[in-house]
Amino acid sequence: MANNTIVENIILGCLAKQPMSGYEIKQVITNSTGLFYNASYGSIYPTLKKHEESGWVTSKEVVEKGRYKKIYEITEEGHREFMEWMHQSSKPITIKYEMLVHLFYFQNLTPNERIDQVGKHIEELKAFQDQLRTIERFAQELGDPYQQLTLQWGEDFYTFLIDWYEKLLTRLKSEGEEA
Amino acid sequence: MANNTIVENIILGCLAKQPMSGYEIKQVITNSTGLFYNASYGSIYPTLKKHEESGWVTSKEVVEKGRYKKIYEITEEGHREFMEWMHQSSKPITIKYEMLVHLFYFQNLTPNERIDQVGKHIEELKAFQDQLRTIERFAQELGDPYQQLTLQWGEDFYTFLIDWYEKLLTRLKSEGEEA
DNA sequence: AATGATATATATCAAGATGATATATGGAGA
DNA sequence: TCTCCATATATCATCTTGATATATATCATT
Repeated sequence: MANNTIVENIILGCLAKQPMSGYEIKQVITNSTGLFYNASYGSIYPTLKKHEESGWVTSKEVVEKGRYKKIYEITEEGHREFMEWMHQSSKPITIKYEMLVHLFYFQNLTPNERIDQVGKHIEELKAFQDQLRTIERFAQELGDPYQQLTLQWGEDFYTFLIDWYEKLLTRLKSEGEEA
Repeated sequence: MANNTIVENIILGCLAKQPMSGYEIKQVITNSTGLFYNASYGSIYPTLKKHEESGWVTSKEVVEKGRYKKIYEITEEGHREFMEWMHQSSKPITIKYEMLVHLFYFQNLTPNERIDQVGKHIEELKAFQDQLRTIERFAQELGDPYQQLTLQWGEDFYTFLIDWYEKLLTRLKSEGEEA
């Protein structure tokens, strides 16, 4: 009915590619849109139940390698719903970024504490960017150019962040020398 | 006790500058850290109650211009709590960005629909950046260099986004001409 | 062959956050 | 006078997260 949530549509998008289980959906999301839209089990499993009630997906229980599994498949109605969402305008960006809140109150720290926190943050950003590159190599096999593009966005975003903090670090250090 | 939430600490940070009401806290947050950490009334008012019970803030009811108002003030304990948080390492970034989820599934749209959506998104980003610049002029009067810096981050981030989508738009248009 | 660690798989729950709504007053302008 | 907007507090349904519970399979080590 057009006012469904984004996670509801990501799940439909996953199932549009191929049928899979809730567990697999979680993995796919984490390794694809996870950087700019993640979802937890606590939202995936209840959403799948709701989707089944709405008639947007169907499920069948299978046993694979002796292990129980519930495979979900998208219906035509579910696909229509997904495509309707694809044509809607998108909501504004929401960010939760604690380091910038720290930075906002940086006057409360000593010059050395500031340099320390920014230095550590740069290392964290670099470590995360390395992880992104690993995911990217994995995704290149999928062959979808737009999916590769969004992963590239992640890498570009982290490059922007690292550059930004490197410049700040240089400034903080030179201010320390002046004093 | 050190595992309090970020919003709890932003509120303490607001009150560390000067005593104010919940309504004013909401305004300050929206116009300062709002871009990278926002809070709603539904989290601010209950948090203020909790803070008072914890002894981190005190409140007094005043009447200003005939209108009832509850002014909160930070205590020494509250200030200690805030400073403890300032020395902690920060949590990773969380983003909710619907447009990139659309982009992830862009194969489902026609070339013209893609160009349309990216073009509209660039306009939205530019409009939002203009708003940021207005806030920035307002904040320059505060004089805190780190608070100005985080507002600058917002502008730089939106410049990064606009550049990124401008390049994409050029590519989408040239691909259309080839076909 | 036994042990322990990790991966697969589903499900639920407390705690927190959002967006909306309800309620009420003051001030500005038509 | 009426309407609209800003000020001001509060609550609530809904959604989301992060953690935990439960259970089985796989793999490496001893």
